[in-house]
Amino acid sequence: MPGDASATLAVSTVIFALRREADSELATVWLPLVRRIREPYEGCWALPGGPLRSDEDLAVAAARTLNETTGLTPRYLEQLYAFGDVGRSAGGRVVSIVYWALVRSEEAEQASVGENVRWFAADDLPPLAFDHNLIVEYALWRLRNKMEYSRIAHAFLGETFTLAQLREVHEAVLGRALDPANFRRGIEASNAVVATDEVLLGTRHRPPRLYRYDSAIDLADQGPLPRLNDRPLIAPQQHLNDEGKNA
Amino acid sequence: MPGDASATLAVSTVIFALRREADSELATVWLPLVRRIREPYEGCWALPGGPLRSDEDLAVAAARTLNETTGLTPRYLEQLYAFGDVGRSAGGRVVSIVYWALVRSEEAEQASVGENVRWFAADDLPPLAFDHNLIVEYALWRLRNKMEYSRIAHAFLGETFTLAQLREVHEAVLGRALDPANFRRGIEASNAVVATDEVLLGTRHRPPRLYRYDSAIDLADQGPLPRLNDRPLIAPQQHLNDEGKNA
DNA sequence: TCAAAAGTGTTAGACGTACACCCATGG
DNA sequence: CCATGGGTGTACGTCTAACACTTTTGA
Repeated sequence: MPGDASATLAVSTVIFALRREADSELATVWLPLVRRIREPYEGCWALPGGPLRSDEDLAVAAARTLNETTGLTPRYLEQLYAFGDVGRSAGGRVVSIVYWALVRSEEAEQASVGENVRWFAADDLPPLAFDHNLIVEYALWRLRNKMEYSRIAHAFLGETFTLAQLREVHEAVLGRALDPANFRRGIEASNAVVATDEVLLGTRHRPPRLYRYDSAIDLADQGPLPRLNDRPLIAPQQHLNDEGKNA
Repeated sequence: MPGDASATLAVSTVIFALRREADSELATVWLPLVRRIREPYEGCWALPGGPLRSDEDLAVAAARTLNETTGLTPRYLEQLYAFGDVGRSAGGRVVSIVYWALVRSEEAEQASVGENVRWFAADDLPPLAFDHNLIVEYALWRLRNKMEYSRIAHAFLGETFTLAQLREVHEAVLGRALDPANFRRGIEASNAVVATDEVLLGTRHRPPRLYRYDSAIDLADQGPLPRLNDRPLIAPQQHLNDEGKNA
């Protein structure tokens, strides 16, 4: 066995945020893409990513390209899949290890958008480079699946939030309305969230109570895999979320 | 960006089979390991695998090393995870794309076991090379999780089987006894299985009916990912399972 | 006082679990 | 006939979806 891996190794990331359309009621899922500036697929939109550096972990590479693209720090980051079929690249074998990430909606609003970076509605994408349409589709499938049995919806929200806001996140991702009463009971029963003694003022109705994450509970069960969110993924720059409590 | 991936790319596979202990009632999960014949970790047991060849897909590489190790064809094969942290290899960066596979129990009984290949009980492993203990642990977690909401148990069985045999598979993987009556109803309601008009004779009680897979139903929902089992993973040798029907 | 959303209560059906019971075969 | 697992019936507790209803604010 001559033991040389004749394939390029790259890391890409599907970055999700929620965006409320100007007119519409429901928020929808959006993601940033970058325009390719070289062959193959020059001019096409593609997932942000790049070659793996020899001194960084896979998840760190994903967080780095995410940051380079959007200027943001991921609130949630999980490996999606390794795509490596022979024919997928057209011009040299490339194995892409793809992550998917969630960023806060408000931060995403003011995220940098250059000439070659643009946000798209996830369910209305143009034809992308390589097999990236399939990859986004798969990432969306995982996001929707995981929403049902984990707490990743919190990753889209700020420090405190109302149950209606949390419900809107679920509704946007799942694409259907949920019963407010039953949703409240479900969340309360899960203990994923703790009530603060504050309420949100300024509405034109009864002020809703504000809630906070229970930081002792992880956003998603990854099984025996070491949890990513326990350590910072990129070098401390501005203000990271660095609450390292455990139960 | 100097764009060269300075990491070796390898594919490994966690291969599961069920084995009934001579005395015990319950079957348990077993897997084959190979002894390393070179540094690092020379002499240690490790997952079967090897470098990725430039002309084969990732899943094909997994099926190939599985076949080279056990002489078997996987009944189920799924990508598990890509492990690529900087410090995991000790002597050169290695990114391992790991698959997990299920093989039929009877075939595994008579599988080739050379000097450097041995089967181990999955819950009683020695310290393995690299981070392979963690990998096996994660694969087991996935197997148990997936057993609850998919039909992968069928992969352990032959062409026809009784519901008691199918229940034994579930019990072995989940590690607890299941109510025969409720299990029957659950399986029947899922339509995963169709009754044949044959029964299994030779027992010392009422002969149980034999069942067959519904080949229109995939073993597990992989979402939008192309299904592996639709095409043969290794070149046709002896007698592959080649029923390519669809609903 | 009214509209609107927050928040609570109640009910009917689905579903999971436990277990009693009959059925059919080998010995 | 009897032991044994195959196979059926049934009842009970829990969970879920639907929706009526009360509460509390801004306007």
